[in-house]
Amino acid sequence: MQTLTVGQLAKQAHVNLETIRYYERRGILPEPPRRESGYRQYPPEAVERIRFIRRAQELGFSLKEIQELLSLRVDPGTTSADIKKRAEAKLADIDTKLRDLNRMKTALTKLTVACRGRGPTSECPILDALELPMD
Amino acid sequence: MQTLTVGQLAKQAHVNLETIRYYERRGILPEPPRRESGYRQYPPEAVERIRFIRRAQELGFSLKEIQELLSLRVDPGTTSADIKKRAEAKLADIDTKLRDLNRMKTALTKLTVACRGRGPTSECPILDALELPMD
DNA sequence: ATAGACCCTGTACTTAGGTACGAAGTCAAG
DNA sequence: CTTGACTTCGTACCTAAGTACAGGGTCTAT
Repeated sequence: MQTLTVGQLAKQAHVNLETIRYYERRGILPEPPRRESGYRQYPPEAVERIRFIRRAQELGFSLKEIQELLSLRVDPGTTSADIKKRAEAKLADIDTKLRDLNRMKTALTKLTVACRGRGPTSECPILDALELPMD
Repeated sequence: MQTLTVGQLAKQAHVNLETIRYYERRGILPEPPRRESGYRQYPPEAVERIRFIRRAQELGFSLKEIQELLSLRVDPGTTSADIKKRAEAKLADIDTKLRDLNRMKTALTKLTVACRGRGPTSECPILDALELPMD
């Protein structure tokens, strides 16, 4: 099958059909060609495009950031140096996120190790660390 | 010091005053005693309570999860093992995110290295890769 | 005793990222 | 040629986590 309908694309990309229309409204997904009837006709690569968007999102990038990255290409004044700069900025973002997550991990790990997992909650170091009762 | 008004609490905990009321509505912050006038009177520990909430948020817990965590403590049947299980589940979430981020970092790093940063965008390997899966 | 800062409640608005719905048009199988 | 699944658009609705009033009451320093 050469082209996909919006429903087929939704299934293959594992997203809601409405999400695709939403992405199109947001300008994140380019408007595909249409049939005479107005039905959208997606090339198979659209599946990968959507998967890319979802992955980037899962890694903490907002749709707006993704949009910016994608829209750079459309601008005829953009050089590959611009793109590279953008990618390097994203890389710095990723490093920040990695540091934050590692900090969280360390903190939580310490707490779960300290917690023997026995006895009443009154002796749980996790709650002790997180909570100071106020009543 | 003794007790704090909501405004003082907000300042000391570095949150918006409305956020405090919001937490109270959500049941995350217990309702404090009131003066005759209806003014909230917070004990100084309330500052720590709010910091706890923010810390837990930073550790990746949503307000809903924090709420659940707090209500676990109230339930006399809860053991510290239950709490530990929750923390460990969160830890697994964090690990997943770390793996994904590292995968993304590797991919993006490769691309920025491959990109000479010169010439038109049509020759930029970073943009080429946007159309493709990034694993 | 009054100005100005603070607090009360309730409601509405915000941003992000979707989801759902209704009325109408289209496609393909039987 | 009908039926049922699919698509169109526009608009409305949703959750999370706040934030911003408005219209009133209270507190405190002068």
